[in-house]
Amino acid sequence: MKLLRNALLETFVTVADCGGFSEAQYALGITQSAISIRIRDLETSLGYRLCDRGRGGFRLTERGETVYRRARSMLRSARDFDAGLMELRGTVTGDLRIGVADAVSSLPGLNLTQALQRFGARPNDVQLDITVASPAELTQQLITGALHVAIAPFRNQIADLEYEDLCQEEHRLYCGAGHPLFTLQGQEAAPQDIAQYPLCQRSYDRLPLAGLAAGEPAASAANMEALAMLIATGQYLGPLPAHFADAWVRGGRLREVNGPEMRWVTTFHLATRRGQMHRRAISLFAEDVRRSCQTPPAAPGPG
Amino acid sequence: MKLLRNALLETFVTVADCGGFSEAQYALGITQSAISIRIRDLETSLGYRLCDRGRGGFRLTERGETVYRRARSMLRSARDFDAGLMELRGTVTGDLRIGVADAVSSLPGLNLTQALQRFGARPNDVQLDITVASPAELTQQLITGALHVAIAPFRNQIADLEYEDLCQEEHRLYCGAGHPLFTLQGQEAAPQDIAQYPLCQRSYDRLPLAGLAAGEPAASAANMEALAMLIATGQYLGPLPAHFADAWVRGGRLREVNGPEMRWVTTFHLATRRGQMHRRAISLFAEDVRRSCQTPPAAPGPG
DNA sequence: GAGATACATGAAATTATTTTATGTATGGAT
DNA sequence: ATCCATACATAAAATAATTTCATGTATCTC
Repeated sequence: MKLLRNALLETFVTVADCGGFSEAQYALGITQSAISIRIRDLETSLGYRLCDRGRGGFRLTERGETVYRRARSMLRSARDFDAGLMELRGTVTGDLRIGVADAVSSLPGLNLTQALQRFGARPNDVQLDITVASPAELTQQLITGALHVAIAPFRNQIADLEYEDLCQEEHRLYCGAGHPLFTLQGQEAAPQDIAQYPLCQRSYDRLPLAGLAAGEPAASAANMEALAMLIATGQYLGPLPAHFADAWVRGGRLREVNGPEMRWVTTFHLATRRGQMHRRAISLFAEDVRRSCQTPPAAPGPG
Repeated sequence: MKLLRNALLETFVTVADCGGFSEAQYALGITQSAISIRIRDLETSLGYRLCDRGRGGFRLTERGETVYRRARSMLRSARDFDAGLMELRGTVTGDLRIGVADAVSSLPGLNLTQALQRFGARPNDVQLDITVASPAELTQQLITGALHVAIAPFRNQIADLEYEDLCQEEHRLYCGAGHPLFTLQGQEAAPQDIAQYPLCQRSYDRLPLAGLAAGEPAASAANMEALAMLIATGQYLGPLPAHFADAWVRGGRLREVNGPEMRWVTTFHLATRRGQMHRRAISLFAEDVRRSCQTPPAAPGPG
């Protein structure tokens, strides 16, 4: 259903996404002629050109870029608006845009797969859309409405969003095969010993590594798997979530450094925009996440 | 121009505003038949009834109320969206919804009339809409987008809004004819004397009346003129902006109590929603307000 | 220069919306 | 109870808006 439909804007956004009229006709399900006319009409009523096109290629004009961004956002609002009205009927519809942090799938204490199964098992007609991004990006997208919910360790919480604690994630310090500390069988390295080796960290969301050099890490990676690979080179020490590193440790590619002395805990949150909960799909999903989430024991036992 | 038009929603909102189909046909410029069909189509696609109608009278259903509120807000966003796209053309259009506090027109140090004149003198095609409300209400309306700018003394500032100091307003303590303190010719009353008389205040935006009883005022009024009337009864002491009370004092209906000892200053702000300034009309108006505003001397001289 | 691509355009066809004309139901007056 | 006026619903006709079809123009590639 489309209440706040606007053929012209939707056409323009699709054309921009498709990079041309001819390609967009399949996405829109209308002929290229119709697209040509719609874009012409839109440009006429706006009074300026939105894109340069022709055999020479397709390109948005500067204003076209602006209109594209705003129109995208407006159409998203319109879809959410429609979904909200449909939900008054009792049915749960619309799309639900979920953002999660890296490597959330193996997080113990939060079974996201189960949460998604539960949500899917409800009588609903919701189109799910899941993306992975850094906490900062997730925050940004929640604010603009590009996302409805996000699950990540939100270190900086902002007033516009609403946060709910979900579970803890334990980070430990690891080294890779070839690292001087890799061969220490069962022994522990002295903290001051550890401090002299180069560190790698995630480029966003740096842990406050108490006891280690607080300076710039020697290397960083935007992605958990990428970070693990860095550590696995044997050139760096680096923190990883225990649940994530486990597979690597079992594979003999990583080894924990110093055991219980070098462990940190971060909290995962479920974040939504304030007042956004009036979309039923959102609060239902939040409920499913909550149910698939058991707070781990306060004192983490040995892996 | 209407890009994000939706005949159905607009029809529904207008019908609700008009309280019936027959009346709405004049507002919408279409026949009652067309309205009937549009509302039926809207209800059909939503799957629920929006209003009860007929000879028995017109009434929104419960869901209708919800849809009405949301649709109003959505249509407002759509209008602002359109205005934003039009402004990319260079012209300044759309509507500009301004909210001001009570009695802002006589505020010295801020010539709002002049600001409006300046704005009107610019080449633009903007539809102005000015409302008067309490700071709390203005804040609420800025957040929802019902207002674009507001001018008032905002004592509680919130993160979502952006505030800019405009000017000071001096408040003094007054009594009315018939009040025991009214006849004190040139003399001052002792502060502890003053404290025993009942006070009246504005129901919102209470001044911190240093030196006076901080308890509940004996009377309150939501409006400046109403407050002045309360004081003029001779039954209460009360604070008023000096610029506002002047006319009453000259008319012999009010008299200042205690002169320089009983004066308070509040700051007027111009508030907008963060990131809202990309509507050109808004920033132009803000500029006009700024230019029509001279900060008064730090130490206020005698009236 | 031929062929292909990418979009524009006029006329016809189709689809959507509105009006006209009339119907139904209800409250109030007699 | 009957009649009238009000308020909305509906079918059919009229009008308007949109889309397709068929074809045209320009440009890029070879």
